[in-house]
Amino acid sequence: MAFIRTRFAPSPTGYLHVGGARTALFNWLYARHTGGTFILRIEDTDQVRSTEPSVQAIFDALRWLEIDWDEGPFFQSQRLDVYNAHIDRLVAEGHAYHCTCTPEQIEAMREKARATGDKPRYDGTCREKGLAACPGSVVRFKAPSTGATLVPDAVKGDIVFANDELDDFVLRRSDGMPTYNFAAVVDDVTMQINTIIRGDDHVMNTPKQILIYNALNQPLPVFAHVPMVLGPDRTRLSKRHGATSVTAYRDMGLLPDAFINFLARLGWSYGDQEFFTRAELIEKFTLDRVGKSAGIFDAVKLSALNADHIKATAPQALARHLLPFMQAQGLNATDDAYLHGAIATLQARSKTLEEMARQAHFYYTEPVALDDQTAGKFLKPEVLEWLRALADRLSALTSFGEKDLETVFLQVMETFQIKLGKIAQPLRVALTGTTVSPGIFEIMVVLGKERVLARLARAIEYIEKRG
RNA sequence: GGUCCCAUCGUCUAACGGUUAGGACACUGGCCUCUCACGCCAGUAACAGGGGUUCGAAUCCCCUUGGGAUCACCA
Repeated sequence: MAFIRTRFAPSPTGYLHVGGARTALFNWLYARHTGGTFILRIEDTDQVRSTEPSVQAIFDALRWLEIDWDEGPFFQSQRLDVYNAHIDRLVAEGHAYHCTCTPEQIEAMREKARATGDKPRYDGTCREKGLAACPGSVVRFKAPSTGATLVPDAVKGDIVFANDELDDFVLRRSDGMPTYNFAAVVDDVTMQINTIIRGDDHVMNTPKQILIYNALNQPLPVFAHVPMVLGPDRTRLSKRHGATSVTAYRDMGLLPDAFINFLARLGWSYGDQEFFTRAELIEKFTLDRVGKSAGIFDAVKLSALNADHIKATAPQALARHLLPFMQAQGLNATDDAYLHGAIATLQARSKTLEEMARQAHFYYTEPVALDDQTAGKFLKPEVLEWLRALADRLSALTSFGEKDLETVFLQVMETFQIKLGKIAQPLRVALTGTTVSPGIFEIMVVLGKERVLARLARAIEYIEKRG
């Protein structure tokens, strides 16, 4: 297989969920790894459940994940003529037939089968009638009732299905729309998809699809069924497990690279390595390292990985992702050196971008809020002369680097015979209005001389007023 | 219920017949320290059970048990 062609084919019946995102990711990574082509196809043959907002939500999520596609998006609803041409061919060649049995008749067959303990299946009433298409008729596939169908799977190995498990399933519904199994095969054939990576909830569909490939006289693609993503209760991940929409994680302040790193490691591994950049993922992703067993989605681990990515990303690159959160919190920041400096002090202490934005407030709040709750506790008369001395010496500084600041502090500490711990908290409150922040030297460097002196002056004033 | 898949610490996983069964998250101690974090060090914790095969099984085979998926004119 010289040239890999993969695809992601979601149905637009809701937001892109975690499981779908991982399927998209694996297909994308594999295509990028092999220098192949990744195609996006929207499976909207279910007229009732498919919606335009869902289509947009999927695009939106993929865009955030930075998963781009080379061809498409193709919409199945716009390819009816392609499916019909293949239907005609299958009927003409005797692989399929028109069926006029009504849903009621089908249900009766199932009831009867259940009563006798047989498998509920279509009994083949119209199979040999040679009926023509007519309003309300469906097209069924002439499935073999003997023998077995082998599903070669790149992750699970060979899986064998007895053909008598299958019945003459529907290819085209009475409303003229193709069914999933048929449309998917026709699309994969015509789009020359040669590697199908999808959730293993699709393995039961695969023998049917292989039968269609055979009837169409087409070579089989490589199938790779990746294990499911489960919720903490070990059932398939769904809405009731909390956030399952991909964009919800974006809105929580996750980095897309952290999210795909996490998704990749759920079901795929590369020795002991846990942290992967996007480029590393592309470089190292192969199908033979995909695991066989289902995995539980662990939000705590995702959060830890996000923290690692935040630490490992350059402030300049982080800014773009952080800005929306700052704006949402009413902070008027711009992508400049000041912001980058602030980010650098916050990286080690933020698990999410949302959290980072919250911690960045003091950098952008002028004047800093001095509430009596905290300010009253630390900005007391006894620190007054220390702060004054600090302000004096700092104002004399011509360069405001960490080394310069340290020198000033040592002098003040020496003068008053105090330890850094004594003055650090009052100073922190003066500069940030809170008792928790990055190191005082680093924030002073970022704030710069002017802001520092202004905030100090204000704290001194606060103490004087309060007495 | 039929069919199919899966099975290593609580969780994600490494191991491709021979290891004191490794790493990460979480948790618990300690160190560092101007607060909070980060970081560093240490610790608790797993081969589902039973039969085989083999000089030797977490690794191969079978059974049991457990979990999951799927049984549509949904995808």
